[in-house]
Amino acid sequence: MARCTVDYAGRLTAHLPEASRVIMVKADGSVLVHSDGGSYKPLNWMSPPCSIRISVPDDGVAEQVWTVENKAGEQLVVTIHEVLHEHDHELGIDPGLIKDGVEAHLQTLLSEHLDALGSGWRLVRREYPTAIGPVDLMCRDADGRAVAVEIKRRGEIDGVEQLTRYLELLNRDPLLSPVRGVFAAQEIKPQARVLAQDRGIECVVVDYDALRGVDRPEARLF
Amino acid sequence: MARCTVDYAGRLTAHLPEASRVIMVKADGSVLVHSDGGSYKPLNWMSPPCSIRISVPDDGVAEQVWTVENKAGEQLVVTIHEVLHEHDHELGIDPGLIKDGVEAHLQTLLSEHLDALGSGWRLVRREYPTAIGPVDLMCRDADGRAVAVEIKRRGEIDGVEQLTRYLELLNRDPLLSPVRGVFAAQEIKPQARVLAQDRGIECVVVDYDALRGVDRPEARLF
DNA sequence: CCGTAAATGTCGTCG
DNA sequence: CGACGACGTTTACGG
Repeated sequence: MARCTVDYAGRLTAHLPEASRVIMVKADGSVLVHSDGGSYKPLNWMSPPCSIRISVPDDGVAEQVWTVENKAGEQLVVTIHEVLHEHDHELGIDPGLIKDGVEAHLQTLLSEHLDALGSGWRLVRREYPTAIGPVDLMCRDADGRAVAVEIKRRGEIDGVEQLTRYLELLNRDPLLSPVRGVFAAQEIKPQARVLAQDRGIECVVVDYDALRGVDRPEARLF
Repeated sequence: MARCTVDYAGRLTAHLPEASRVIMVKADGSVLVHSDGGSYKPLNWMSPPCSIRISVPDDGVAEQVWTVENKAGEQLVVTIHEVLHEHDHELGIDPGLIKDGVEAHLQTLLSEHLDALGSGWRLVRREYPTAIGPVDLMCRDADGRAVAVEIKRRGEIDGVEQLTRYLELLNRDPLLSPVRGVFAAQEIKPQARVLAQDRGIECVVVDYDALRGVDRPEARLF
């Protein structure tokens, strides 16, 4: 913790006037400058890998000046006027975060339970490739018609735009056309629903917990 | 700093096994759990405003259990097994970051050097208003045809979408139609280029430093 | 290493 | 409060 001023020069230029802040230096040399509020984003920072050079100015205007630089040539200069508290500790490598409930899980679950989307569907493939990116699920419905499925955790307007682009491209393929579009999400915003409807795209709200419950019926008891 | 396990339940579920980490509690109640590496993003966190409840379990498996909850009902549970270091300090409010962005400059620079886009162009106006938002630059080309220019630092697919929406609207105006579309950026992603071409939008890669150099020729000497 | 999409995105602005 | 766009986005994943 220190009274400091900070200057960044890189993708943009940014300056922090003198104030008391937390300065965190990680084992990989990355530096974070935090204020006593706001969310998790530091006021200023330098991403690893980077090197730190510490100098003591002659003129006595600062205790220390840290110059942090990364390979891209971006620079973070921390001018430390007064150290309020200092502590060093090696923490070692972290076992890392285990996540559950992200879009990838939803895609896996849906690919295993296509009946949540429609009855009699067959999976063609996940991450079906197109020139402008992969379609989450490509299926054939009970009538053998191609269906492109876009999956989101939260269904918003840009997800509908994304699916629209895929459909436009896919419908140019005479082997696929006409392709149905299905927008599947745990929650679909009204605006996204309106846009989807306008473009002939079906919306399906997916119950993640229920789908997961199909896999492990005992999980639904609680 | 503490040996801890962390569990988050909210927009998703996430778990951190026992390890030594930095736990930062800010004045607004927000909590950040950092490892000794990676970039500025914490392994786990809770955004303000939120409340912290501290309990001491009877069974002695942990020194303390912090339950952090925000208004949305998201929960972060930090189980502290051993405190390695602790320090409190009020930092006060921060005067805040002063930014000098590149992207705002790009628009200014381009409006002053339309020749970087095409020869013989005339600026109609910057931030040309439409019902769905302002077009960055509206111009007339050498043939007197209207040109809508969308400027981005990094040209990605949603920038093309944005310009497409503008063009669709502008082309309904008989005084303007037909309107050319130009997508200008320091860097244009291949996918964005494909989509732009598909929609008849021209792509122009802008050299920011060169444009700036035109303003201050002396800057190019170094 | 590059390209693309997701993110507990976060953070501003504007209606 | 919600929608929308920008971000020094960062991060993960697949070719």
